[in-house]
Amino acid sequence: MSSEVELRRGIRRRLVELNVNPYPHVPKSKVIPVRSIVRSPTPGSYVNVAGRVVGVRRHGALVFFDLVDDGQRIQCSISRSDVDKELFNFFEKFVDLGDYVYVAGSLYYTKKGELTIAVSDVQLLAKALRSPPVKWGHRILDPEVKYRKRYLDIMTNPQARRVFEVRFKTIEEIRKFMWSKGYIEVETPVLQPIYGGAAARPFKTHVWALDTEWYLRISLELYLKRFIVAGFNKVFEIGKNFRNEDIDVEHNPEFTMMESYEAYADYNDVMELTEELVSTVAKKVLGTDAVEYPVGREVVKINLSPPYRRVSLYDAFREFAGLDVESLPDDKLIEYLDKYSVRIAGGYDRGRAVVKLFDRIVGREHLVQPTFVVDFPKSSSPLAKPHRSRPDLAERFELYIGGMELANAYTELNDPELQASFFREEEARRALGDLEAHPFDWDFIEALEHGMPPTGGLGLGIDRLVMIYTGVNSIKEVIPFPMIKPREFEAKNQ
RNA sequence: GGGCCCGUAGCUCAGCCAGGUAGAGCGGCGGGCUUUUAACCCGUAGGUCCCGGGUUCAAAUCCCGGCGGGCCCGCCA
Repeated sequence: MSSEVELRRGIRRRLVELNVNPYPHVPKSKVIPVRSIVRSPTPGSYVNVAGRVVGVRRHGALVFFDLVDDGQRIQCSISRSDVDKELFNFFEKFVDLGDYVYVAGSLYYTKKGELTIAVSDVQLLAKALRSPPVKWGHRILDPEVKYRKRYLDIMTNPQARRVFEVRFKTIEEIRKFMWSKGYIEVETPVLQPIYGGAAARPFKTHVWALDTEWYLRISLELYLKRFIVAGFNKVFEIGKNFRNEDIDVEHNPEFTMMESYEAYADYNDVMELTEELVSTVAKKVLGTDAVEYPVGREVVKINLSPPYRRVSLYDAFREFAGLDVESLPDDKLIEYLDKYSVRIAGGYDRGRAVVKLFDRIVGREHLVQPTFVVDFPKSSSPLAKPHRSRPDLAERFELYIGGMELANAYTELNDPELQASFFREEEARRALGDLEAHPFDWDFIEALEHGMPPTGGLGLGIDRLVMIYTGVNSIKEVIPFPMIKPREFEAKNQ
């Protein structure tokens, strides 16, 4: 079978025979970024650049081709009358779509007015044995190829590239924002003997050196609180969490969170921090905090400027569903659970029932503009401090934007005795089959026993924030290499 | 866990309903062309029709099973 790969291997072989290295260590002269040329072009000047060949238009003795360098495209032309014949023939015979090349030449504008390099020298920098799957600027339509070989998506599609530029700029700007607020960025273990800080099933692994089962963290929370116990007043961490659960448009088993903890603060302070962060970072990254996001079939304008609406969970039920859940007796609540076929692992619990019904009954269409839903039932929040004026509630909020939950935060529980009793309740639920119940963490209790100051904490989903910023509605679009079932390597074209 | 849809050339897809020589455009390769930019013109090669089994004289097409992907629902406090 004569494939593209075989053909190009033949070209590579011939180059080696001609003593031309198809993979030199560096370009023959120092190159400058194409972006810097495009930013301030000076026609007539001589430039050295490098890039991937993404388009070739041959006109016999004149060839136009496009280079892309670090995401920036520039057109080049090479003319038989302007360069020596051998160089022109070399380009014709040995340079293909996808190759990296060095070119030197002078800048000019074509008849159509496009900035172009009139090439006087060419060097092959890396022979590509496979050409790009689609023309540059076009989308890879097969989602499987797009996610499995994301480098091809980013290589060929500037819009995909932009999503990741926004993603990593967002992370950078979150860091700067938190630093500017006096937070210290810390690191905590990814591998943990006891997982915690959220309700989720963990990934398990075996540590041979200690011959013990360990877990990949499901949140950053419990170790960051240990930093507060240690005497750091303001800490944050940006890192991967791992939850062994299903994959869909809003969930990937491996995802990125920013968590922060601040001593002497409560959830009201954290709300102010959160809305300022979401807005400030948007302005830094996008130049605006007014964004558009697809909700259902419509694209909705979303204003990320503070202040965000605060609405209590019970008021949200009243306002959006006309339902006074608060005064609903348990038997009525159970009827609703049946009606919406909601199951509660580990047995009926009023608080959990309310929270589950919230997702089902209130609906996301009411939570498109940034909204803090505040004051959750105590029993659904085993790491939050009980409400200062409502014993049945916890001081907890979730931030919704575009119908998605972006953040979860508490006035943190710092009473070790109460925390221990919450853990015992969780253990009881686990015994009744709740696989996501919080495990009892004695070491964490002991840390709290040494005294943790009043603290406000935040967990912010970075992937979902980037979704809002970029207007995409699948988490796979903002995770460079989303989890996808592995495939046996096909010895294709080998 | 349940449902729907998809898998044919490197890419995008037609052919399947109603079984009968596997197609188009782009890309590749060869030729032509000095201002194109999804260049154009002429020619040409390229296939495990996702895999396995069944029905049939005959299967890309019909049936069963599997693999991979997407979407929806459930789950994800």
